Amino acid sequence: MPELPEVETIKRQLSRTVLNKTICSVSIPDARVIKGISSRAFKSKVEGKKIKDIFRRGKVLVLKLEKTLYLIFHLRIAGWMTLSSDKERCARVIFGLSSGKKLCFCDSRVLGEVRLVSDWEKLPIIRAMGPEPWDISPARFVENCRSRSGRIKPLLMDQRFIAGIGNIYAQEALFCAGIDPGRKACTIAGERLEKLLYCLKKILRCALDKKGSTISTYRQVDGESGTMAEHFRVYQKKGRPCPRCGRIIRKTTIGGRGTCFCPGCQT
DNA sequence: AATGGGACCTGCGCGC
DNA sequence: TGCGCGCAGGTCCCAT
Repeated sequence: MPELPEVETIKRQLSRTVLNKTICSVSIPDARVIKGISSRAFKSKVEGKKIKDIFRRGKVLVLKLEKTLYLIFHLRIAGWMTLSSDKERCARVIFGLSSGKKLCFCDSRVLGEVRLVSDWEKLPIIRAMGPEPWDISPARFVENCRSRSGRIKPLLMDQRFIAGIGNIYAQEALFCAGIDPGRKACTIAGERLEKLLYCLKKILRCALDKKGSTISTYRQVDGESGTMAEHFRVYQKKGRPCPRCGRIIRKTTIGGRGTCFCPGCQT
């Protein structure tokens, strides 16, 4: 999915456009994405409610409605959100707003989720979530890595460890920090781990500035692509020369996920 | 505790 | 042009 920068981009753009709008109608072209409640009950509880707040936690997007109801969106691998006057391609849930626009939850692979809850903080995925990257101190990050014998890349992607990082930004951050993605976390020197956290935040900020990475399906709320993919240095760069040392970028599998890295300068 | 595999889904690019 | 295969931004569950 959409990792932290993509979800944050959506959050910011929706904050400017749908806050205090009323959801007048709900249509559900594909009920498979609605979890934990029937689509009929979902529709009847959501219709007529005003959108009071919008926030993000990790890769989860939350719309707070009136009467302490929360709409929870998880875009997983291939989801995106748009606001337009038409029904969007791959729209699975469509919210008709008082502004006349349609807010569409789109998902080409139908792996995403939409929930309606009265207490978003009690959701298991939220309860188990680690700190946002901005909320962890370098010392704490180093400390937390020291007790982990697993590899650093799956650890970065573990939402319980740190929230919001996925397969793209984990690879880019490890490249930036010059760390081999297959290294055991506890074997990496503290100084290098501090650099990793610094790189991670730098890349997330950059991705946010570029409005996210459009690889295939992700779009900004207005349908435009995010441009961060133009700035990738290792992700999807297999066979190309490393921009830092010139060695050929390799691709391997770590934790079941494709992983690009430079065998020359990532140690 | 960590790792590997599969499941959930659809769609794209590639080789033949 | 058509088909089969591998692969894809995430997460959960199970076995070892």
